[in-house]
Formats: sequence, C-alpha cells, structure tokens
Amino acid sequence: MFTGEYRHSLDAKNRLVIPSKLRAGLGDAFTVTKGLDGCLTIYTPKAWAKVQEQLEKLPSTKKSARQYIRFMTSGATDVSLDSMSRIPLPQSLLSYAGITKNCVIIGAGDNVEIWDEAAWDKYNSDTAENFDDVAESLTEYLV
Amino acid sequence: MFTGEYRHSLDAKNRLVIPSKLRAGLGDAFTVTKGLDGCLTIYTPKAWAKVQEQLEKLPSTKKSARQYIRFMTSGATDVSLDSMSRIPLPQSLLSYAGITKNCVIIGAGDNVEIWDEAAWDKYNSDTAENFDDVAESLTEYLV
DNA sequence: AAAATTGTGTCAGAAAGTGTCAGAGACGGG
DNA sequence: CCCGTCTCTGACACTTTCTGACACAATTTT
Repeated sequence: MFTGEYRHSLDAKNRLVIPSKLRAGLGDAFTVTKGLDGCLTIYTPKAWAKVQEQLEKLPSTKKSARQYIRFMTSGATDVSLDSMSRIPLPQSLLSYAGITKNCVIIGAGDNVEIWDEAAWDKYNSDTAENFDDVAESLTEYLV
Repeated sequence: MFTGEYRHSLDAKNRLVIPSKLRAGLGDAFTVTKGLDGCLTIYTPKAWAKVQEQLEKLPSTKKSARQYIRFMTSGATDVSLDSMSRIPLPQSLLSYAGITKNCVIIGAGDNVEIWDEAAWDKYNSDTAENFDDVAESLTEYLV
C-alpha cells in the first residue's frame, strides 16, 4: 500500500524524481495517465492490467463508457526510471494537471498520484474543511 | 490500553522519542496519520490493517470516497523506532498538527495521539471548562 | 548542411535523512 | 537520602536523496 506525501519539483527537462519510499512498491517501469480531480495517476503494471480489464467490460455502445475509455487510455504513457530515479513527463499530461514546476506525489492506496502543488493544497484544505460530511457520506461502507 | 500524558520535544531533525511506558504496547513499528481535532494518531499494525481493509472497500468512482482515501493514505507514514526509541516525523504531518518543537504524547484508550503542546493545553482547558456538558451529552451511551 | 530543439545521460553540491555518542535529568531501590 | 539506572535531549558524523547544471546524441527546422 502506497502512503505519504512528498514534495518534489520538475527539472528543466520535465523530469520528476520518484520518492525513494515509493520505489520499492512501484518497480522501475509503470504507466502514468490522467487521473480524476485533475491529478495524474501512476499505475503499476499489475494495477494497469486491472484497469484495462475493467475497461473491456464497459459497453461501448454507451456514450459515457466511450468517454471514460478515451479519457483513461488516451493519456496513458509508459515510463521507466532512469539512473537517477526520474521519469520524463510529457507536456500533455503536465498541462492536464496544471503542473509547471512544483509537484506533490502522494500515496493513494493501491496507486500513486502526482499533483500540482497548489492544486493539492487547495484540494486538501477543501477536504479538511468538510471532512465531517465526507466521512458521513461513506457511512454505509465504513460500518 | 494506553494511558498517560508525556511531554517530549522534537530534536533538530524532527525526531520524537516515544515514551518508555507506551513502547510495550506499541511495539517497534507502527503507522502515524493525521487524526481528528488537529492531532496525529498512531495506529498499531493490527489497527492499521483494519483501516486499510476499509479503504479497499470504498468505490473509487465516488468523489467523497476518493477524498477520504487520499486524506487517510497521503497522511499515513510507516515508522519504526530507531536505536534511541525515536520516530522520524515528516514535515507534512508536523504542519498538519502545528507541531514545531514541543509535543504532548497521550494515551487515548486503544490508540496513542501526538499533539502540539500549545494545542493540547488549549484543547484540554476548553474541555475542562464545559466537561459537565460534554458528559451530559453522552448520557445515552454511558448508561 | 548548419543551427536549433528535444530527449537522454552524467556529474557535483546541497539538503534531508539516519545512526551514534555523551551528558543532564528523572526515577526507583537500597 | 544517596547512588545507580533508565530516559530523554542536544550534538556530531555519515549516508542517501534530491536539485540544478552541463554534455552528448538524435531529430527537426531553417
């Protein structure tokens, strides 16, 4: 399980160092895609296979299903760590997430997410503000 | 059951000594997360596994579920005691709890909490002032 | 074909993290 | 009440990790 919050920055060539504490779980090759809520999501090969499996089950006759499939797959990029434990991030993904320089990399359970620093701080404080409501709405799942 | 209140301080490298009286109960590896009311909560491996199980059940297509997962996992850090019975605390958790140097570690029943000293003193005196009311509001549960 | 751009690799210094030591203070036993 | 032990703190040294900078090859543009 991936945990923690790490603040790193892009270098001049749009490369991002993967935090050392996440490397063991991620391995040295994985897939980055557009994620929900304006972040980027890193999937391990295993987790990505699972996503693909799910996508195949969706009825492509349904409009929202096609949108979902295109969203998930069009942004997907296979990357691997270089000798300095960095990954290159394509411009399309950076624009999507609004990342220019400062990022936050967070462990999010079974995957890892990359956020623009400002976006994460905002998201986080929004969550903190109405955490009661958030928890409340999940009552049925949390027993 | 964890009890007591212990006043310790961070060293220059953001490490905190775990009070000797709590060590037996905590073991030498556990998980620290953001807790409620601005404190940090320490989970034993067993207790954390339970949380993890809950998180896995949440539907990640639901917005509030994602917020909850991100809050819990991004704030979680696995730590283990070093040879001096200290744990390192990451900056993100310290900022969340407003801890700069002086902390209070309290036994809170089945878990342990870490507070900024000033925050704890304030919380404590606020509670003391209207403890009658607090107790009153819990009548139905306390038999 | 030369110049500019992009992608990739390597290096060195700075910063953060980790480990160890010694001393001050608190605590308990005699 | 004194002494020895344990616990906590501050300091130092070492290692790992991250950042910024430079160098080179491949591709594109002029």
